[in-house]
Order: sequence, then structure tokens, then C-alpha cells
Amino acid sequence: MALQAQFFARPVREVARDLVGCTLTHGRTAGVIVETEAYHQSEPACHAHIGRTARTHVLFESAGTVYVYRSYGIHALVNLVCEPEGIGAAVLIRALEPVRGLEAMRARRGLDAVEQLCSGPGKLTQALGIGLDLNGTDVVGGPIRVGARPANQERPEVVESTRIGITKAAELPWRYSARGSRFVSRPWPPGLTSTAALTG
DNA sequence: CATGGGATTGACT
DNA sequence: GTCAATCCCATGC
Repeated sequence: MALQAQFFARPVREVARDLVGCTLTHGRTAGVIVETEAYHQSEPACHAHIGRTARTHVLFESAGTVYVYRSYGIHALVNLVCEPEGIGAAVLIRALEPVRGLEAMRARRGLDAVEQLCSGPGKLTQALGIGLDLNGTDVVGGPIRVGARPANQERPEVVESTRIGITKAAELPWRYSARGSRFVSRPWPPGLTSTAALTG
């Protein structure tokens, strides 16, 4: 059952929390969302904080719009726009548990380990074939879809912690992860050694 | 028009 | 743990 635009037209932190356990699909590849982060125009880590520009105008569009941007000149990061139209806010999808199209993901990523296919915001866009060309598309009727958590499936326990890799507003606990998942981008709390992440 | 920085990743010490 | 790759875009002259 696909999520509708109304699901995203809520406070961005609620949407970020509720997206954990939902399924992100593009083409023949799909994964269960296990890690998200919320961004809102009111805080400086959000691209929309500076207002509407050529880059950020998508963040102010209607709920359910897809925002894809290039990070560090290399990676594409995918976000889902939230809150009423005119408010700049979005949820960054940071990690997935791969569930469909594993071989396509392996081919695109150039590695086999399932834990490493989608365990990061740049990794999952590469695994699912999501590029900048999808910026501005819609999760309702567009190439990227989000499916609700199945009713017979238990709601995952969600851990709240601080966001990863930012310098501004780094203290806000706006990161949401599925407790115990082996597919998150980094262990919690953040700051543990990277070797622990690989073996855990 | 030139410049600097970034919501990351992977390779290397 | 440290660091370079790489490019779009916002900013400033």
C-alpha cells in the first residue's frame, strides 16, 4: 500500500520517525527504510534555511516531492519533502535493508555483502539507481515510491539520536534508526569506532 | 566571473 | 584515525 501525499504533510520529525519500517522502491529494486534524518528550514543544517534558491526551491514544494542533490561532488542524496507547501522541510533517507533487486544493487555497487549495499545515504542511491534527474519528481505516481509498513508487521523500535556528518545544529536529536538493524549507516550512539561498525 | 564548502565514501596509515 | 576525490551552487567582488 503506497503512502499518499497526506502522510508527508505533517511535522517533519514525525514523518522521519514513521518512515522507519516503510519500503522505498525504484525500478526493480527496493529496501526497508532503517535510518532517516529530519531537516527543517528553522535550523541551519537544512538547505532551506537560506530561503528559496535555484537549488532549494524543491524543498518548498508540496509534501511528497522528491529532493535529490549532489553531495561532495560525488554522491546523490535522496530526501522526501514534508510539511505544508511553502515550508522548507524534508526527510533524508540514510539507510535501507535491501529486499528486492539484490543482484542489480550488487552490480551497481560493485560488491556482494548485503550489509554494505544500502548502509549510507550515498550508497543507497547508487544501489537503487537514483540520480539527480529524479529531483522534483513525486512519490505519488512518480518513479520513486514509498510503501507503508505492512499491517501484520510489527512496528520497529526506533532510536532517536543526533544527525550524522553536519557541523551546524549538530546537537539536535533528529536522526531515527531501527534498533538492532545491521543495515544502518553507522552504529549508535554515533562516535563508536568504524571497525566496530564493520564487525557488528 | 572566481572561489569555497559540503546531509559522503573508500582507500590508506 | 586521517585524507583526497569531485562538482554544484551560493556568495562575493
